[in-house]
Amino acid sequence: MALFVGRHVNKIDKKGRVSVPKTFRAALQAQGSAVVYAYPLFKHAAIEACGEAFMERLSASLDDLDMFSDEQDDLAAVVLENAHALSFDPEGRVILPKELGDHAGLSGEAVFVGRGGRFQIWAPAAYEANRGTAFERARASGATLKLRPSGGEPG
Amino acid sequence: MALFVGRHVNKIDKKGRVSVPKTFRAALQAQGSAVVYAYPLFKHAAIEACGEAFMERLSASLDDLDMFSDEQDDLAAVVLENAHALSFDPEGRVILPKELGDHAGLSGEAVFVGRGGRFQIWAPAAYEANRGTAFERARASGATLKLRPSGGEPG
DNA sequence: AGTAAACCCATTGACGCCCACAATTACCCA
DNA sequence: TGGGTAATTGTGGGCGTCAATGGGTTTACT
Repeated sequence: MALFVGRHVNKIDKKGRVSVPKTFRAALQAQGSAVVYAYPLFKHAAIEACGEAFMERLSASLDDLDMFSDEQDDLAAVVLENAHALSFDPEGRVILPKELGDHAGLSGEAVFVGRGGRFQIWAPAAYEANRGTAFERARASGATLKLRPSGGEPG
Repeated sequence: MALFVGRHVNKIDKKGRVSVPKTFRAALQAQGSAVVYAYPLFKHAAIEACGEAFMERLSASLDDLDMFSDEQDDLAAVVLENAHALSFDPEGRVILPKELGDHAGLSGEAVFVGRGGRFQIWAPAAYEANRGTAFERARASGATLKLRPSGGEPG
């Protein structure tokens, strides 16, 4: 899968439009996704976004939980109810729904942060504050990561 | 499968008609479903709706339960007996059967809530009362979701 | 004939499309 | 290596189109 990497700061105009970085648009296109799905991160004041394939996988994973169960209900509520399928204008911009912008505290500028198979959108101040703590936590805990054998399918 | 995501508030006119959001109609059409199936949710004062494919899957799942068991009997009763196949008018509206509207306490406005493979219809007040708690519960419990391996076929 | 639902048309307001311009980068050639 | 130029990306604003809505009229069914 084409990956989202790097950071990009773009402006939000008064119509609520923001340009998605060209590299991210290219990655989405490589995934065969014409739209971008965006939903709030309940752990942070930030938005997460992905292509169709990832969102369908997310939906299918929710279907694996029992229908009518409380667990399924809550997770589906948080992710799917608050998700928006954003479409691009001819210039590669999307309109960020007010609800998502409010959740992330966005106004004026947005930071696009690559996260591999998906990416996040932060307000600059919130991003700086969180980046510092994440860096510190990783160092303090001596975080390690076991790499899966090469050739494996991302999962 | 084309997904239902997001929330949309539409008006119910005095004839009982309500516009199904364009994105949902598009998703139904992408699923090859010309009609929308609607049935009451016994857990909440709300209506659930889906396309033909999901309804057939639901029916098949009920058949997987033991025949003549109380569980099968009850679930099938609630879902299948009370389900309605709604058709669209040329403007993309449906007429909600009175029985379903009463169950959901609908009048004036309806909230369409995307749930991936299906969607729900709520009265605004009932939805507000229920939704805030889901977001908070997810954050408080540190809810996580195990993603199914990529490439898997939903179902 | 009465009731209800399906179809047609008109209105309006949001958003999607188009243009024009600015800023940065990449490229070319002396 | 440096400057100039061209192409690509991001930004801003005006306008047209279409989705949502409301009402009127015809059609079907009891």
